[in-house]
Amino acid sequence: MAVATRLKIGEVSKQTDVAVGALRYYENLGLVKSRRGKNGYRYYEPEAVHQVRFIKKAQALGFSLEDVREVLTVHEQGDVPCGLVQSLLQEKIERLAAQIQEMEAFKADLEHYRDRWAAAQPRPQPGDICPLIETVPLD
Amino acid sequence: MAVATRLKIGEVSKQTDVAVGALRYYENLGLVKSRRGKNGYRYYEPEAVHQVRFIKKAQALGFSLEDVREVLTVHEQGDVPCGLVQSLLQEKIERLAAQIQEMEAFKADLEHYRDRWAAAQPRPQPGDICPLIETVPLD
DNA sequence: GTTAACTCTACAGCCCGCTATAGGGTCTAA
DNA sequence: TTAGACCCTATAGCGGGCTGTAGAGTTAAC
Repeated sequence: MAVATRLKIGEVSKQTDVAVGALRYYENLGLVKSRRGKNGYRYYEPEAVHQVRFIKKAQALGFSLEDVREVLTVHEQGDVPCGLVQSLLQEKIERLAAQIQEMEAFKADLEHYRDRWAAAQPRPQPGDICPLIETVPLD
Repeated sequence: MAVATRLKIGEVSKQTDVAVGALRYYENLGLVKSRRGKNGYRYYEPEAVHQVRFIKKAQALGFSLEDVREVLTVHEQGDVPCGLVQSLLQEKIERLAAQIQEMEAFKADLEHYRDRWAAAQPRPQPGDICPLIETVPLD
């Protein structure tokens, strides 16, 4: 019989609302540890629930599992990973800002095509499939 | 000997700057047709170059290959696909606008966490990995 | 005639975070 | 004792648009 405080994977799953398969996946990536019983079952410390929730929170900030792995590695080495978290967060914000700018520019392009089409349909060239698209430049 | 005007796949590739493998992929999806010689080689009509460029232009407007397939199907049935193209384009624009809004909101959230952290670091709770992340709500 | 460049099919791999499946073993309550 | 709920590993599949590889046949230039 396992020590009362250790949790089987299904219990961790229920408490964190994370699928059993995902928990095994996290373990394969080295994110969450467990001890194995003689039956081969994973047994988790209660802290694992906290750790899994931490992963979900980090994901909610746009962190990849690889990001999380780095953060947890720093933590396991006894350091406070907040500096790393801050710089990762700043990176996410900057990349997000750049993506938004790109998407705005792209949206403006698309609106340009839409409106130009609405104003005056280009005359179809022989062999054209759709003149609206044919006017798009390549490269 | 093939008719002089028919092109082998490598020639289409050079003229369109689209990889040979991509051209074969398009054919598997039913986007571009070719006739087969007795040697099994694909031989393309010169129009195929135009058609492949059309695909690249549609992609430049954010169209998926599945979108393109629909458009080309309409074209092959002898209809002008511009109505479809317009409505797909309008869809893209609307989805893009919604995505941009979501990303703006998400960016604001991230900036909130960053700035709150910069102003006053939350006191670490015992067992915390990084208090900045721990304050993120789940659900 | 030889060799290099081209072509073919079929399949694996990429990215990422999982989910789903097959084929087993284990535990628990009635 | 037996059913059913749980657990295990290993592998495949998703989406999307390809790229890369192996192994084989064909063509074109010299």
